[in-house]
Amino acid sequence: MYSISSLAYALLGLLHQHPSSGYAIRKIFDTTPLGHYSSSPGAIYPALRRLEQQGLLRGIVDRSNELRPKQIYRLTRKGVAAVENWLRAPLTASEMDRGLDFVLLKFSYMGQLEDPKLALRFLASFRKLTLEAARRVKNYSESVKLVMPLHGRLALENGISQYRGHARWAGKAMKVLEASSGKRGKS
Amino acid sequence: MYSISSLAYALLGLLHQHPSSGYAIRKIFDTTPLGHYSSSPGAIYPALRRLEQQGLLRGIVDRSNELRPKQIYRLTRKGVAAVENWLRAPLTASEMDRGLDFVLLKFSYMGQLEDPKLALRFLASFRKLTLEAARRVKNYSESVKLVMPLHGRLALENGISQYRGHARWAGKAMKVLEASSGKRGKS
DNA sequence: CCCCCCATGTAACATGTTACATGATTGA
DNA sequence: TCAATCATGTAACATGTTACATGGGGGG
Repeated sequence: MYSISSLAYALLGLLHQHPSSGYAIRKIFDTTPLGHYSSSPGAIYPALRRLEQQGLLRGIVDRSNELRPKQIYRLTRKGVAAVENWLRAPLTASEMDRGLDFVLLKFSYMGQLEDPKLALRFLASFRKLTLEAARRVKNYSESVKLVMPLHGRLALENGISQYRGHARWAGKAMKVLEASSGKRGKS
Repeated sequence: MYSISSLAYALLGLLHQHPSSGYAIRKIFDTTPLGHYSSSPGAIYPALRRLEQQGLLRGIVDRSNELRPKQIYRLTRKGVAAVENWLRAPLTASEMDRGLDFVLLKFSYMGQLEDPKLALRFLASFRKLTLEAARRVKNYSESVKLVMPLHGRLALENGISQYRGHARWAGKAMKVLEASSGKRGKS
């Protein structure tokens, strides 16, 4: 079974915010840190049509500019459900394996669901999983300390400190979210 | 033009250390942090044969166990040159774009060349490039501060602190390498 | 005897890259 | 009028994933 690709999730999340044309999405990928994903037409347009075939979104032709029609893609009910299930599902180890970028993408989109608890739960898991990962790398590093060349050990150190940085960030982000939802809750 | 894939560089770097069979390489990918690269036979064996076709390595049949022959791959002169040119070439922005994992892979393999200056130059560039990247994200973040939702801003913060973490690591690693080459130089 | 490890492979498939193509519109 | 931008697409290609296949050897 082939699961939904990272690019597909990026597209679904954007369309969850608001319907857009393929071109508009390309611009976003071109001009923001999301640009990490390919903005090439050869990636975007086929991916959109695949998602349409899966029934997650539907393109309608916008003729407001009669002379320049464009496809505006919008999530179907099924698509909305898919995105929201994804965002609500607890963070898993296999999502971590897809790479931290993917996990942070999920976190970014999670703000679209007005549910502060959700993000806090996510961040708590994220913190736990990154600390575990740091520990695993550290254990590995110590187990091979004697045979591993210096450069390899330094690279492992890098990995450990990156994971710890993620964990620290999660802690801070939780505080920020608590403060902001506190404000929102009181108002 | 298609450039050499990350997996291919991972293979070349391993074979630069010492000749191995495809199976041995799979084991390494399976049991070390390099396992980030696919250890599936469907990835490894075709990649090795592609590199062989490009003349970067050559497989010879090892019959030391008559009943269990295996292909031992070894870099050709051309392959050694390719690896060493890669490792000696200054770190570029486009290598950074391939992802930090790739860059760290390069650093790890760089220890195979007995040239402490090389790694120091690499780390200096790496530090510079990561700090620049952090600054770019920060500038972007500030430029959109008013329109970007909270989660997006937090995700950007994560990116900034990750880049800074890389830069800090580079600084520390330079000191470690200076100390160790100092020791080695004196002895 | 059965299962796991050694060791290599292939086929179908999904995805993404590069490069090219089309045609209208807007602004200098 | 010329270039850039809007807007969408396709074709060839490279790479990787998943799953399956093959066979011998060693240990319980």
